[in-house]
Amino acid sequence: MKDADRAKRIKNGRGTAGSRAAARRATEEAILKAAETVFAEAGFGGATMQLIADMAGLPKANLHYYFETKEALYRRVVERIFNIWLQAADVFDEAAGPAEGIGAYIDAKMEISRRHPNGSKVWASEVMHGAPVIQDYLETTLRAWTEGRAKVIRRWIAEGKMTDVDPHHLLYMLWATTQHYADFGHQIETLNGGKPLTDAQWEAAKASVKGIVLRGIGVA
Amino acid sequence: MKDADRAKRIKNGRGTAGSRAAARRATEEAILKAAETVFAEAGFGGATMQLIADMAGLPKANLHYYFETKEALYRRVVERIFNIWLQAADVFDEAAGPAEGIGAYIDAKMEISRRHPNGSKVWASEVMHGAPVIQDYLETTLRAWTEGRAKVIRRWIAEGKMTDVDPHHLLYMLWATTQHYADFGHQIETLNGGKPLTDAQWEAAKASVKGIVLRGIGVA
DNA sequence: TCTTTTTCTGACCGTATGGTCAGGTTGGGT
DNA sequence: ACCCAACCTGACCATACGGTCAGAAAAAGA
Repeated sequence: MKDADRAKRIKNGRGTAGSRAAARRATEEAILKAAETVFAEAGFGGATMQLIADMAGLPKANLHYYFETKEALYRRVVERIFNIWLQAADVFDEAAGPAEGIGAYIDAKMEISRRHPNGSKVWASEVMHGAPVIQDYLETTLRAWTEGRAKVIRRWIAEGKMTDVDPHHLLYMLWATTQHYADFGHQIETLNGGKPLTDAQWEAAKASVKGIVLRGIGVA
Repeated sequence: MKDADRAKRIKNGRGTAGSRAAARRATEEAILKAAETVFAEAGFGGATMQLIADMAGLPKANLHYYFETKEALYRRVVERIFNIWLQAADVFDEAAGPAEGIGAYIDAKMEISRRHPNGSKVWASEVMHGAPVIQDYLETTLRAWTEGRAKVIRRWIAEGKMTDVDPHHLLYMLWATTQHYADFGHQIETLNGGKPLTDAQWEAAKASVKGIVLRGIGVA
């Protein structure tokens, strides 16, 4: 609702940007944000356009003005988190060695789990159901990305900079451990006495994951 | 369909067990198995009783004779995988130290990911959506189990048998990495050239996970 | 000011869903 | 042979869903 109001303010020329294009962007953003939440909480099948509309503060019919179908809206939500992850991987390439590269990658992915838990959940849900909507991404972008990173890891191993481990299984472990804090956040919260992790606890989580993984590959 | 046929054969007295109770068990089992598959593939919201009925080879109305509601059926499916996991944790307690205990626990959980991927997915889905159905399990059984295991880990640390790491974060890592092979099995399969992991690849996965984790806690 | 384009919305529609039920069938107990 | 409880099922129902549409409202352009 707050988001839709802000969009309306922008639209009415009383906001920071008065242009029509800016208003459209703002409304789309409000819808996407609401959709991310609803899809994460209810799954694709359990989510309803009505719920998304309510959360975005718009009539349902208006949703279909911005996004043709439920599936199209869903696809946009999934693409979003995927691109965020891809961007986070830049730290991997710029690193001189595994301690720095993998350490920074863990930090980056943990931070995403903290700030975009719903996006992570939507992605997990999509993959768990056989990736009916983004299978092409898996086969093209993700595969290429994975092979590229595996190559880097193999080079580090060849240079004696880390223990000889299977690069793919190492990557799976990085994805699994970092995304777990988003996807299973509710379980972690319950085991934490029903309270979300504090800042200090998030830092401890990061340190724990990095500690075990980096020692596990012989760079700490 | 095969399962329902077998149930019918049992019911007709031409199977291994002719008793009415056995027939009931067999039909329930067929329904639970079908439900696990459908819930895993479509999520709770996307799953339909009709689909489950078709897969179990029964008319839809018959499902409601065995399970009152969709939610009751779902709950049984979730309870199932949870109990399997609890049982797998026995190896943890019987161990003399972390190398043996945690190593065996990883093996056991990897084996479950391989044999019950659908159950794992249903559980993941349930937790991701805020555990609307099994929240009580999280707060009672799972919490007690976790605290018990954390205590064991702390003792091992105190005895100098492993590196000082936060027991909770270690457990989360174990859950995350092992369940990832079930929950994200489709992604792993895609990155494996579209083919499921072979026996040898599963062994390599187990060895990789164990290697990194055990080195990471200083017991290898 | 008048026209045109974009944005917005209440009311509506066909479909599919979870669940019900009356009545039929079967098989063990006596 | 008979009965009764357990088992099974086609047909049905109320509801809620994704999506459509005619037309109102608002903004941009002239």
